[in-house]
Amino acid sequence: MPTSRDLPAPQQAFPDIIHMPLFRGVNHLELESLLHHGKIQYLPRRKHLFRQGDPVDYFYIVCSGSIQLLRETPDGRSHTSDIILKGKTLGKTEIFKSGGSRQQSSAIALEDSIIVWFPAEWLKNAARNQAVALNLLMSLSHYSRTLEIEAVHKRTMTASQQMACFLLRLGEVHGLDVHHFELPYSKALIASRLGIERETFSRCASSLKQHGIEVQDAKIVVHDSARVQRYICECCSAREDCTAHQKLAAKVLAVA
Amino acid sequence: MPTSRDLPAPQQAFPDIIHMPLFRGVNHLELESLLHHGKIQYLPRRKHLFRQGDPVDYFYIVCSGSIQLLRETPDGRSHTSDIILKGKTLGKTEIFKSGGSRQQSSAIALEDSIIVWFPAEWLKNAARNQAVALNLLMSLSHYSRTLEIEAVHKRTMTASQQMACFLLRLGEVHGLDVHHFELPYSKALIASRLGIERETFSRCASSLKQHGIEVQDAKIVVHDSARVQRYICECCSAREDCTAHQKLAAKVLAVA
DNA sequence: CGGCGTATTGACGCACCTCAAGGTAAGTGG
DNA sequence: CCACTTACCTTGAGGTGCGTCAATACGCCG
Repeated sequence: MPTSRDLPAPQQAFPDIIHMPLFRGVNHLELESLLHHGKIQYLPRRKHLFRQGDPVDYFYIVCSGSIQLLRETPDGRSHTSDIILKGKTLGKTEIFKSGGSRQQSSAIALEDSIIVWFPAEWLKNAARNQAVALNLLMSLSHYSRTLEIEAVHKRTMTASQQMACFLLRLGEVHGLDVHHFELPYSKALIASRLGIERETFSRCASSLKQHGIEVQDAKIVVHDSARVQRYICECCSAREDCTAHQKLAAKVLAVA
Repeated sequence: MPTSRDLPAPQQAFPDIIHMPLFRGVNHLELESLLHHGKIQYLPRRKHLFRQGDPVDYFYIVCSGSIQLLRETPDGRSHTSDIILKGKTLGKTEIFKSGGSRQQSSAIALEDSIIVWFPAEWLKNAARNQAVALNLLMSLSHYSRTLEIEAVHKRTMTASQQMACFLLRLGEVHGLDVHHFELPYSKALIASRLGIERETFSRCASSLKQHGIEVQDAKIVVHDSARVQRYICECCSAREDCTAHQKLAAKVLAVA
């Protein structure tokens, strides 16, 4: 829990917070009073925001940095279920469950981050605001959609195809040159995010050369995105709007 | 689209409709006016309610019968992404997407069914009602949760374990004797719902005998549910609340 | 009877996992 | 400066779970 010391109100420390999708259409006065209940925390790299199994008492906004959602199994395996980029939120899904629930994964800072905490009850109250409720509905349905698409991709695409799909959109999501960029994460992290083993990741990386993507250390060069596109869509479930799907899928990296 | 003939209002034809979770907490007068916009359709077994790729213009309530959500890939494979039982709804997720969207799967009646249609706009208006919005939020977050759990299960459980998990909850969801019941669906349908091949289903069925479940034609006998439970949870991601997970997972069959 | 829908069983292949062995680069201590 | 560790990645050999293809069997109906 953040320190109880008197901290600046979130909207003073992070003026951007009022432009988040969650608050779109909310009038300024209401927004002021809503944001008043937030507490700010500085979370250094590698530190936990919460742990798998903790009770769900808070809703979080990632103001800067990024958070890894890591799910661990009793037998020691783990899987990165999501990477939450700055500007996105954490915990929407859990809070509207009836009855107390537990965190399904641990949240760990991938880099030094700043987080705003809100009590779970706050979000429920905020949802009484028509605009907020609508924004939440849009965000939740978008999230559901990305989960559905991810499931389809897992079922229909090979590891190489999933990786190509991921790489193709990664540059886009991070605002990089989509044809030539550096991986913003370690390969191990990406492998974990894709739900494959590091070794498989390595092997896929080299095999991707023949499909138009070159991976040299952390450098990615997309030689022919149309060809890569075709490779990905080979057995994709919705050839006609595969691009849209990938955009969505890539945003799983970045669900609002 | 249902015939434009003058049909009874949904709340007259299906008094139960007002007791759906979606309408919990909505006052009677508002409910009357909301339901007024619904159209009733009789949908015979094997008929399509809509097809994959159709524009999403309606929101549906399944008043009786059940609907299969079938997703097809261009290479001819298909997967049952969900089975919607009577009393549940269809299309919540799509309607709150910004911009027009397409159906992600086809909806086919598994048995003779009765469906109430609402225009997509109706749902957006209904969401202005605070109680409806809250119900939708709960339902969507529940749905997201089931998707997450399903993904975890796919990653961590073998086909046999998933099948055991499914069978263990199937009786429960359908209100049958959980130790001795008949499959309410064909084996091929269940295999498709689990995302495995029929042949694999067959093989798993026989292998389950050694774990405490006997499958004889359509008859299921659960000899020792505690043992089955242990078998399922072996590499489940949340041993301590695995039961809860399974309950949720089983409800994927039946998302409200 | 033949045709059809449904289920089972066997043989085989493939994609990915697993385990083990390097290999490179950055950081640490002497 | 070098030896050592640690983190991260790559490569190879072998195993396995499930998909794929093919054959067979059973019940049902026209």
